[in-house]
Amino acid sequence: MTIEKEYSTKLAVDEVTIDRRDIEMLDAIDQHGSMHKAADRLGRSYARLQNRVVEIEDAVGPITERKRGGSGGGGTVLTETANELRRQFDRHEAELDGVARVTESVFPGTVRERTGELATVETAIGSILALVPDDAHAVQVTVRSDAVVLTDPDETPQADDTSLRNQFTGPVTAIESGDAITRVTIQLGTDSPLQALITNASATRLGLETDQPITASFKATAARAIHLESDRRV
Amino acid sequence: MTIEKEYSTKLAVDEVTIDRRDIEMLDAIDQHGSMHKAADRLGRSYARLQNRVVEIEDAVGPITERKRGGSGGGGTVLTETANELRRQFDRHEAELDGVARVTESVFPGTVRERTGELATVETAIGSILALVPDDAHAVQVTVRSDAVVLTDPDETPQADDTSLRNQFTGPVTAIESGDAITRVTIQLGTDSPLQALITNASATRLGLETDQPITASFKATAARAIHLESDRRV
DNA sequence: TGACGTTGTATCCCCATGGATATATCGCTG
DNA sequence: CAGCGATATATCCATGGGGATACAACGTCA
Repeated sequence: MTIEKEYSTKLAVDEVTIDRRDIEMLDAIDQHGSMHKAADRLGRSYARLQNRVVEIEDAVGPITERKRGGSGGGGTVLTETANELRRQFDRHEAELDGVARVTESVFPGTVRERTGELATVETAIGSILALVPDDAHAVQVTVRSDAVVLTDPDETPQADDTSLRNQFTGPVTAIESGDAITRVTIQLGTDSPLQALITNASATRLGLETDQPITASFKATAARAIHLESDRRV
Repeated sequence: MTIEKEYSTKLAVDEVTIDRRDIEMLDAIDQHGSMHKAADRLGRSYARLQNRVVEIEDAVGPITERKRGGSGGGGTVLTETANELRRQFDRHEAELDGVARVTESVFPGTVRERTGELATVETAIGSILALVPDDAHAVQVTVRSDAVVLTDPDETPQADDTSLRNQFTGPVTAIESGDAITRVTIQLGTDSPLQALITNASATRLGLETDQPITASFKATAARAIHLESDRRV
């Protein structure tokens, strides 16, 4: 059973929520210069597509300049508002895509001291400072592998000097290199690997080798806990 | 017009995709011990709910032990598979939630050298090493504010010593403190602010003050570019 | 042995989404 | 001034998801 993380990107603007389909609609209008052609290419009905444009404009203001008559019968071009929507959507989707692609390291633990949304969580590898939901006690802390910074243990500044509040040292157990990115696995507890994504350049600069100790740091704001009690949502 | 980032969490397991509604169903079954009561509490029809359980089990294997007859007429309890699904969903949702909450800093630029999925992007604040999609030229680079590490400029190690490949120094222009987290805004170009989320403890340790210079670093794997050409999806 | 509260199905129907179709309307161009 | 290709809008209908309902089957317990 392989579980894949999925998501769907949305932007909520006042009353409407804009999804991928809307953005594809805008793209098609932009590319073909008319809603009619856009509907054709997308295999959608013109009527619904036109309705949707009006619906969105009611909420966010003009996203198109629509002309009828004239040479070629008229046409539709996007406004800057529409382009900003497209860019914002793309940025959001890129971030969500990052979440779905990146591996995460999981550490079960219990909440100790809490201040606001932050708390220290006692785990098998030691204390982790993380974002913890309210009234959570038994938790799992997840750390995104693209948020883990690796340094040479001999030259690592004290955690006090940076805003990297979590710092752990352990032996490298696996190194997988891709075109540009290397995935490094570090053994911290008896069975608690921490993964880090770094550039190949960083990997060679650090002179990574398996079994060699390395220091992994990550920010408290990049570590998130979920709580394990089952009846939290009901 | 305020735009809010939204998302919906899903797990794709072989043939089915499990969404929030399914997880809430599992929670309710777990809490009430029977599918009937769960359906009642959720305001759903028993028939559909039961169908959905079977549907999911066809794909992922047993997620419930369902008994009929016996004292109390029977009942349903979740399997460990179901609990693992719930935990995985929660972890995924926590990460997506992080994306939607966290502010991002945006830098327009053009792609220079590329190696695999990584490329250097020339921006108003200088070169940024980031994850860049294929065949992109004009791009926007986004940096999550929870991935930005702040250090004292005088004591900052050379970027070469760490896997923090992007490093910029500029004056602090805004400091907003919450219960546990402080949001710091740093001026880099003429109109390119970079935001960072750090713990209040880190903020006081760094002795942050407005107009005072600070060094902000972030990993290449935490910077993502989108491309600006409009007809990419069609 | 019957009562009871489950699980297990099958059928009907409501309703929202969205395509299909038809009909105006508009305004430049030949 | 008619033609054309676009926008604008209303109506009908196919489809699917899911609630409502009904009825069996099951197994412990009084």
